This record gives sequence, structure tokens and C-alpha cells, in this order.
Amino acid sequence: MTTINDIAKMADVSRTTVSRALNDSGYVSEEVRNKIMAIVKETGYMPSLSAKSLRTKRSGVIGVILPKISTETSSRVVNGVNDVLSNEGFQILLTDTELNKQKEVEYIRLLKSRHVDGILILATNVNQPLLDAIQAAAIPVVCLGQKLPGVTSLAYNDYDASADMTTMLLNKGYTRLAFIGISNDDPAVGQLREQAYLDKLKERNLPVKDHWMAVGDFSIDSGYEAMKSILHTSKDDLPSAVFAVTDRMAVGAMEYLKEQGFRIPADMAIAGIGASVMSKYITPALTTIDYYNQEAGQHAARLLLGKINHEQNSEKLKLSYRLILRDSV
Amino acid sequence: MTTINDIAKMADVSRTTVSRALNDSGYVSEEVRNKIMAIVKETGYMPSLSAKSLRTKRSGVIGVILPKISTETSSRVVNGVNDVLSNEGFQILLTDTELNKQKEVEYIRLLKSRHVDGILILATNVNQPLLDAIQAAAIPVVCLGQKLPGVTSLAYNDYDASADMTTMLLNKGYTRLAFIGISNDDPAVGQLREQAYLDKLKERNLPVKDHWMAVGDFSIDSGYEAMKSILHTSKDDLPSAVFAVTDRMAVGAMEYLKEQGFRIPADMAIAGIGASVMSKYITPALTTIDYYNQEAGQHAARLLLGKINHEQNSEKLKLSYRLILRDSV
DNA sequence: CTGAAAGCGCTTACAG
DNA sequence: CTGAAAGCGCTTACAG
Repeated sequence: MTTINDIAKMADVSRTTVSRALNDSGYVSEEVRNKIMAIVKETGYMPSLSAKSLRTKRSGVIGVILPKISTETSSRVVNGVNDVLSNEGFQILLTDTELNKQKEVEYIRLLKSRHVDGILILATNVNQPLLDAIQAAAIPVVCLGQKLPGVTSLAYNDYDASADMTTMLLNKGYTRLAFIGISNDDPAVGQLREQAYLDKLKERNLPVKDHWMAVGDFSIDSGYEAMKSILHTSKDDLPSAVFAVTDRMAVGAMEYLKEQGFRIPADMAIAGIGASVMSKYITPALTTIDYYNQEAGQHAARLLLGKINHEQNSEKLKLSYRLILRDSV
Repeated sequence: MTTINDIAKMADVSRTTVSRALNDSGYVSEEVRNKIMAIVKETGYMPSLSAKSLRTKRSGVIGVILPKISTETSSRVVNGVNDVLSNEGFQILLTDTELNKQKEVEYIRLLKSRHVDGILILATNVNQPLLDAIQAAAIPVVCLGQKLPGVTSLAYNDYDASADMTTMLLNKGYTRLAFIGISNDDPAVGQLREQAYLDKLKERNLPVKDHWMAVGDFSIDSGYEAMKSILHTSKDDLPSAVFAVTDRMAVGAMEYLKEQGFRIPADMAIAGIGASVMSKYITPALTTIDYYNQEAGQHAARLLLGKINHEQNSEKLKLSYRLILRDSV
């Protein structure tokens, strides 16, 4: 492989000068610069980024920690992140925790040892070891989708979004409102979205019935099973609508209802969150909430870049959302 | 940051010994090893991978070049790749060409300068600059989804898959078969899938009508527009079925047909390729072909690992597929 | 405007 | 079994 020394020899200058020409740092005469650049072009020389990183302590790489790689939300976010990062000459080092809390911590350490300039984490839960690891890493970290205490966080507006959806359903007359949530380990999706549902029902003195509530795990199947369980335990006290906190679970629920001969929304209305592509093309089209994931990814990336460049900006920002009313309600 | 020197001092040994203990290379007395390991654990020391990579010329990073990051196929493949790579201690450096041919070439050079141990590329086209760049990089490269001359390639069985789908449709009596393809720049999806369609029609002496053929660009919208154009140009010579080479385009086509009041499959049957999640939940459920993308990703990753370890294995393998018959036909 | 030298944090012959 | 030394390919004060 050609190195900076080779280029220096060929150009008959010191490698110091080559480095300066390459990085536009310090003075290099026009003549020498041209000579060097010509040789660089000719040889196709590319500086070793390992050496560069070892020396400068910057790698031009951002570590991204995903809860699950093959998910529509993740890929939209990564898309947004990549939009802004690749423009700034940064690369993404991708990491997938498979919803495993321990891996989150491991990856933070690993990314740190790879000299990444910053870490973007899509957390699904909040726990002390995670916070400790972030603290210990002592590099810029931005969390998207969850509020991590002491960490620059960009949270979706889960409470309001869920409250709006609940209110809308209630206003449409669906006062017998079932709910499919996820585990409380997840403050954003698990706690906030459920709390808003509960609060809104309470505000109107509507009953919250245990047999109208079920818990899934993000998957379509779990939505299917949750709906089945709600129907079974509710017997002749059936709800008139069901609100699932993710589109995938809503789709699963819809699938089960269809199988059972329910007409949607006449016999049972359904709503989700996420604005998945599928939500638009399924029949009936699903009422849902768009979280603008790609924009959120861009936003998070910019925030991280800001931190890397030591710009002051550690407020907890909120992201926007939009209700999409469709035929399932 | 703690370095190997700090550990060496604390353990009162040379850094050579620390390195040996860390990497299990060469002799280290049990006693010394334990002492070192205790300190490593206590300090949370992690070796700098930049330094390691500079020294050893291996980075433990695999570059992945994607045509489009936020696509179901891509995320499934990356998922599979990550399955096997993360198990072997490798990390993924992700790169998105946004279907831009020039970026493909740039990224190969960039990844090379980052000392990646190998590159996995999901090519969508074949061109000389790309082949040259791969040649010039002189590191292990595996191509998935396309046959690149001179490059270890793992191609889907596009011709046979498309031929099977065409035959199946023909056998069901849909002899007036329309086709939505993509650009011929893409040998696999563009050329092979179309060629199989043409060959099968020819075999049975069935007419191939220009106004039954349209070209899209992978997107749902383009399928919608393609279907519209077919209907308009066909006037009273309408096809009885349409075969789109991707699920997304099939979904778009279905959307347009539904809008126009077509009953599916009674008035017009539809088939796609890809086995997207959506294909299963859309109404009517879409007949399609599963390419086992995740397994393909695993397979490609293993192939690449094999090349990195200098195992002999540069044949062009073929991947399998499976027809999924559903209600849209 | 240019170069010699030191050093980033590792690993690996080589010598003992 | 252990260590001193060289070197991977860069950048950056420092000196001229």
C-alpha cells in the first residue's frame, strides 16, 4: 500500500509537507501543492484512517446503537442520521442490541474503544448500568426516543401523541376503548403512552377495565395474541375500539379481528402509532400517528455533531408528530 | 484514557506482557496473567482499536455498501450479515449509495482507507468503474444479489424465480399477462426477471404486447403509475393479470386497480416478488416470492469471512427461493 | 514556506 | 516466562 512516505519521496518533499497539502493546514506553496496533488491522484493514495485516528483522536465515525436493525422505525432513523452524517464526512458504525440490555452497555464500551467521535443510541429502556456506561465513556452521546437522565436526549412526544389519539377516539364515540401496550421497562412507549390513555379515560370518568388491556412486544404476532386475549377475557363486555401503541401490533390485532369476522370499524375500530408503510395499504387503512422518524434521525445527528464540536446545547428537545385519520376508525 | 502502558505500570510488568495476556499469545505465567486481568477489569481498560488496526492491518470491521438503507430487503440482509459478523467479533461500517453509481466507487475507496477487513456490496448494477475500484482495493469483496465478473458473487436465482411465477400465472389461465419491470441497468432485477417472462410467453407462442409492459423504479408510486399507464395504453385490449418484479410496485399497481374499481383477482390478478411483510397483510394478500434475504445475508457474510481467512471458495453460488401463493391470483 | 523529530497505542520478532 | 526496541502511518509543535 502506498503511504504518505511514498508520496513524499515521489514528490521529493517531506511527509510533513504532504500532510499539510492533504489537510490544507499550514502553508504550502502553490507549486508544491500541485505537484503533490497530482501524485496523489495518480497513485490513488488514501491516507490510513487508523493512523490518522490514532494520532488525532478523531475517527470520523459515529457509533449507532439500534434496538433492532430490521425495523421500519430503525431504518428510517438511520436513513435520516446518514443523511446529515455522510454530508459531513462521517461514517456510521452500526450496532444491534436485539433488545438486549446488556448488549447496550457492551456496545458503548466497544464503540468507545473504536475511537468513535460520538454515539447515537435509540434506547428502549432506562437503567443504571446503561447510564453508568455512558458516563464512563466520556464521549458525546445523544439518545433518541427516550429521555435519559444526564444525557442529551431527543424524545418523541409520546404522552401528547397518545393523549390526542385517545381523545380523538373518545370524541368519535368509542368510549369502550381497549388498549394494547408494551412493557413498562420502556418509559416512552410503555409508560407514557399508557399513562396518557389512562388519564384521558379518567378525565371523562370512563371505566378502565383490566380485561380491555393487554401487553405485546412490538411484533405483529403479539398484537394478534393480545387482541385474542382481550376478546376472550372480555366475553360479552366487548370494547368498541382498540388502540395499539405500535402499528405492527395494530396490524396483528386487525388480522385477528378479521379472522373472527369483525367488520372494521363498524364492529371494532383500530388505531396504531408509527405511520408504517403498511398502515397505508392495509384494508381498511389504519389510523395512526406519524412520528417523522427520518427527520428525528437528522435532528439527532445534528445534535450529536453539535456536541462533538463543543457547541452548547444540552436541552431536552421535543419532536413533533401528526395524527393520520384513515378508514380503520 | 488508560492505555496499555498504564496497565503495564500498575501491574509492574512490561507492556509486551500485557499485550500477551490480553491476546492470549505467547507465554504468560498464571500469576502475572491474573494480576493483569484483575487490573484490566478494575480499570475498565479497552485497547485502542485504531492502534491495533494500524499495527496489525486488521480492523475487525466489515464495510457494507447498500443501494438504499431504508428498504425492507436491505434491512433483512443487514440483519443476516450482522447475525454472523457480530458473533465473530466483527463490526459493520454502513454505507448508503442512494442508488448512485458514483458513490459505490467512492465508498469502496473510502472503506479501503478505513482498513476494513472486507466489503460486502449489494450491487444494483454492473459497470466497469465499479469493477476497477474493487480490483484496485485488493481486499476481500463479496457481492450479493448480482453477478460481478471476477468478484465472489452470491446471486439470487432471478431467472428461475421469474420463470416459475410466469409459468404459474400462465397455468392458472392468465395468458394475457402484463409486466412491470425496472431498468435494464440492473442485470438481475431488470434483465433476468424480464427475460424469463419473455421466454415463457414465447415458449407458448403467446403475444408479448408493448402496451402490457411498463417500467418502474422499485417504489410503490412507480408501480401505481406503471399500472395506470398500462391500463391507458391497453384500452380495450386489457391484460388479465400483472406481474410486477417487486412487491412494492405490485402494491402500487394494486392500489391503482382498486381505485379504478377492479376486483382482484377476478378482474385482474397481481403478483410480486420479495415477500415483504406488507404483501401478507394487504387485501387481497399478495402472491409473491420469498428470497430469504436474511439467510442470504448470513450466507454472504460467511463467504466474506471465508475469503478473509483465505479459505478457497470463489465459486458463484446460487440462493434459493420459494413461491408464496395467496389471494391476489 | 519547509523539514526533522517526537509521539499516538499497540504488536512482534528477537534476545535473554 | 519476560522485556527492550522497532515500527505501523499519520500529525503537530518547533525550529529554521
